[in-house]
Amino acid sequence: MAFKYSRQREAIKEYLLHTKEHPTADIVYMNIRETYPNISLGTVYRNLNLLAEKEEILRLNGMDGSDRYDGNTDPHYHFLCKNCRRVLDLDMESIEHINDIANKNFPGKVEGHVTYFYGVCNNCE
Amino acid sequence: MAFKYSRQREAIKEYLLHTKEHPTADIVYMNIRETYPNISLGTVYRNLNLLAEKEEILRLNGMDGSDRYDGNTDPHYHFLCKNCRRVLDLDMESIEHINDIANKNFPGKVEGHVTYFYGVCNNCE
DNA sequence: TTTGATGCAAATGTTTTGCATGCAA
DNA sequence: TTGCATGCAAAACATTTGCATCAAA
Repeated sequence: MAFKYSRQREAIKEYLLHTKEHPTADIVYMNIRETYPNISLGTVYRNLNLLAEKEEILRLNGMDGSDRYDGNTDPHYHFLCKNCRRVLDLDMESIEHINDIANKNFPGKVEGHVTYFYGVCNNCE
Repeated sequence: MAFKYSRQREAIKEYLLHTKEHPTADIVYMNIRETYPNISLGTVYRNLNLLAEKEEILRLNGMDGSDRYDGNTDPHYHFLCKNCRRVLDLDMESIEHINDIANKNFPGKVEGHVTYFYGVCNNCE
């Protein structure tokens, strides 16, 4: 299945590349609607799924009620402020070694992990 | 708000203490219904929320579509098999030090982390 | 032309909630 | 008795999907 260009998908990717807000699908929708007032939420979801599948964006799930999206696909970790619920990027050294720790006594094969940190951001403390 | 005893809540807690399956609310519902055929899904959800709030059980979220629950409240990590979608307990040494790593260059305060591992369980490989 | 993409609305899956009734304290 | 807990059904959310139409290639 080859992809066809679409202005809507391009706008979504562009928006995600230029924000640090880790927006939800709904927030992406509201923002893109300012440029394309007729875009539908379904289209936003379909494109977010396509882009995440192609690994052109990241999907962050389990942090809050809705999934969030990140245009920065470099491996990095996230922080959730338990007060303002904002998601921030963390600048930290790799913790890939925790996979090895998890593997030690495990009969199957650990391939990776999903991690986010939480606490209070500097705006809220 | 003091809690009143209820057979339903007791049965839910009992069930979670004696299974290693990390069931979803719906699976808890189906199991409890064998003893209390009239219990409603709403009651299951309300009690899972109460028990999780009182920290008598753990809620695991973001691993899959629905939240899962664990009667074992000792701190431990979980593994999600990407093939059979089962959740297993991991017997591994502490990785609490990753909070310190995350804190190093961070302007706010990192208080904890949420982590699960994934890969292929021994039944599936 | 052909086929993927869109907009719209309806459907889905999960979880919460309003309300009258039931039951523990 | 008082008021939390329950069962039931409806509502609330987040996300997906069917379908007719639109637009890239």
